[in-house]
Amino acid sequence: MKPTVHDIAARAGVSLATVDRVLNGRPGVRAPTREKVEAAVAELGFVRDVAAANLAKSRVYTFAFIIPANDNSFMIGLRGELEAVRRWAAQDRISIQLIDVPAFDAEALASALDAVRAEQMDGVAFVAIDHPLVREALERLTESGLAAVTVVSDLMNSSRAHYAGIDNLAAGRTAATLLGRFLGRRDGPILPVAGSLQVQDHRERLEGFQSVLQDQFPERVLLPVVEGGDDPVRVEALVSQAAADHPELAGIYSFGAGNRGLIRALAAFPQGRHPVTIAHELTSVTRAALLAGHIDAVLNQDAGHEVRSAIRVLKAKADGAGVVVAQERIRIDIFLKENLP
Amino acid sequence: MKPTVHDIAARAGVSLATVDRVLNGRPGVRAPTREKVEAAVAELGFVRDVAAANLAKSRVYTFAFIIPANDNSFMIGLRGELEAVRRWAAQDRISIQLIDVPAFDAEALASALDAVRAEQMDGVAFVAIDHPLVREALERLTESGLAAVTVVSDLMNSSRAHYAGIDNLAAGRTAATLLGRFLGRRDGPILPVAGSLQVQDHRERLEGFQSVLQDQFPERVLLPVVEGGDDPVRVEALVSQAAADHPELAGIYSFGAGNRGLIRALAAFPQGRHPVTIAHELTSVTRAALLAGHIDAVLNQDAGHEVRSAIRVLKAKADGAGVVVAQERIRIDIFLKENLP
DNA sequence: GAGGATTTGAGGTACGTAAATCAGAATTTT
DNA sequence: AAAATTCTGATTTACGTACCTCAAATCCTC
Repeated sequence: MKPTVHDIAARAGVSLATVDRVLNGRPGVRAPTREKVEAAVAELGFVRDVAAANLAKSRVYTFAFIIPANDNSFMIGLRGELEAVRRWAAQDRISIQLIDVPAFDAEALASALDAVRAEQMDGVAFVAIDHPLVREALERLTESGLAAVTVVSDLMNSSRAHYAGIDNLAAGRTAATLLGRFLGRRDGPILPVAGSLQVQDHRERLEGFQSVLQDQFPERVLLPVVEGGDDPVRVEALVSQAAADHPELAGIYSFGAGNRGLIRALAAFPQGRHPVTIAHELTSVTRAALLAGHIDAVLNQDAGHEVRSAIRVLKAKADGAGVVVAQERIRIDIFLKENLP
Repeated sequence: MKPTVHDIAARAGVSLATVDRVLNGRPGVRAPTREKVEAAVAELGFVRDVAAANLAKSRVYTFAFIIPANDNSFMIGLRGELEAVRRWAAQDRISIQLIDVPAFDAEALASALDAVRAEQMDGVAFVAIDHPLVREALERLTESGLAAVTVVSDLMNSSRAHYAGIDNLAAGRTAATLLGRFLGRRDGPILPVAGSLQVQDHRERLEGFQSVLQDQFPERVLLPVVEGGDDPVRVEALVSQAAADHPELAGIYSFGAGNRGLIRALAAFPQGRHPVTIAHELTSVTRAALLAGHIDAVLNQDAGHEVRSAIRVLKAKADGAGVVVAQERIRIDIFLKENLP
């Protein structure tokens, strides 16, 4: 049925050992012989049985996940998914090491990357911070042959093999469309609430949001962005303040964490007069707010999908195999009260 | 590291052969011995290396996909995904047989199921039709030990192991919320366009749509549902007729196929006066219409995800393994112009 | 406790590939 | 042409599990 190395050897008129040398790029084969083998491989359509190969090699894939020690719901959820996938992956000889780094600390992230490189693992997934130190560490990493994948936050124009996360520009644009259309003819300004504009993702979301708003809803007033630092207390204070300053406040786009504070501020609005609100990341907090009607839509990235995608891609790279592209695209999930999972 | 059958044998104080008999449920082991082995398995946390086992068995998983010979874009897309996954699955010793049946033909589906049963495959995925003949055939199937999975359309309260598809009730509810909110204060009735109310999925979508509309937008007039039979020509005629009958037509919810005709009818509306429209399934047609602004939102089920999910579940059942539940939930994707993939 | 039946042990082969050794052949260098 | 070097073949072992055979041990029944 499916051709094996034995078939290749017979077809090419060489021995098993030679086939092995060619297939695994080992030295000691002259060019003409190598070509004979390669021709046989092509003719028979041989594909290595990865399972059997791994068995023979007793291969264990070792991947590292570098995750910021952030305590917001999203990161906690991501850790949970990682833990769940870990057990599942063990059945495929995949061992996943979790490495914590301080949040927003480019230096720590860079040295974590260097540490992984020293350990000779098969691949790394990490939440990127766009900083020269990180970029340099990443280049060193990929140059030593490690596959690297960014998760949640990307590092564009770098040597990472893949990005398992959403298009934040598109997310911002989507939020603007939804918010603009939900508002309809209702007057009043919109308040954008960021976590921190230091964070690339948040900047992109804001940019997408602004561009669609200017384009499609030019008459709508966009208040200056406030930064809540992903901190519920600060977010609550900022939103309450904005509500006091702008009694006609019609919409809120919250694209950082700390939504617990946002909800508290929203609950203070008189029934039926609260601003149309769109937030990011489906957590227990935003889910409850969605059901209660405090929030109108939640844009979400599926952390579980991101983790599994990162691992699939790392494994494919380690095997030199391809990936199902569509399967690895992380969608911008839009959740309304009606389509909650 | 990971315990092997040898470790189990040593731990239980029995021979390899006995361990093998226990693990594979072969006869010839007394209860006390069996228990010793099982205890050792539990203590050491032994999990069979499926890859090695399959290698030894030269096992090939054979699954059948029974797909209605429907020529709408969605089904064509599903076939495409199946074809793509087929090559990919071959690497995992999974062989997928595609079986065509006439669309909407319960009898044909039932006998296809019976045929699969006769062939002793490992599992079946099929697009269900709720009909006694189908239900009976399914029961026969699962009773002979085959795993069965429904795709796209479910068969509730049956012995299918899994349903790889969306919650159509929730989809209808989601559409109603979006449509209602997009319309805002704009007056005018809404036209629901079904494929056929004979189809369970369409009935469910309509039901969800109606319930939310009555609940949250009670003043909105819902026109009687029209059935386009998933046929572009008929859909176009029906929508054009409705537009003529109701010049104030404000919204359309199209939850069947044949959207090519819907788009044609929409293009006839004066610029800026066309009804807010929500359709199902992201195809080249609906994608173009979304970009052109003829359609306002598309609800989608990811056919590729459904196919892969069905296969993963079938394989897990065949191995007696578990599944990552969250990974197998098919989402209701909401696409706006801004978050198109 | 003899007879038969059942249970268990020991060992082997197989799956498809990796990786190693060693001998012999071919090629290149001197 | 001899020596050194490089290439190739033949063979073996291993990975973890399945499955087979044959013999030995244990059980049960009368």
